[in-house]
Amino acid sequence: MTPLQRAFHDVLADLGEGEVVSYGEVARRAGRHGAARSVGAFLAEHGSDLPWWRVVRADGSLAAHKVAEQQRRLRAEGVEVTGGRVTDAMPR
DNA sequence: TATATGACGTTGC
DNA sequence: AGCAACGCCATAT
Repeated sequence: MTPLQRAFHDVLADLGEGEVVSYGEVARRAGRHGAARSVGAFLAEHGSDLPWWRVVRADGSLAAHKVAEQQRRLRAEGVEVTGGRVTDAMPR
């Protein structure tokens, strides 16, 4: 585990129920402003044991892989999702 | 070192 | 609003 991965992990692990953030936001919270793509790369392997469904794109759209799955989980936490986008919680 | 790749972001059309 | 071009960061070859 590189310090960066540890950082990303911590940020993601701190996300609470119904708390939605963007990839860029995660990068910033981890002290790596602009490293949004890296967050995605990280989630690609260690995402299985983290609340990956609480991470969406900057415009609120869901990650283009398991859209249905992610939408299901978000709604289960009370997050409003319409047309593949989060509409109530405004990330950043 | 150099190049290619991708769960992204911003801007311009 | 939707899409294409770039730009960006970290990794894998």
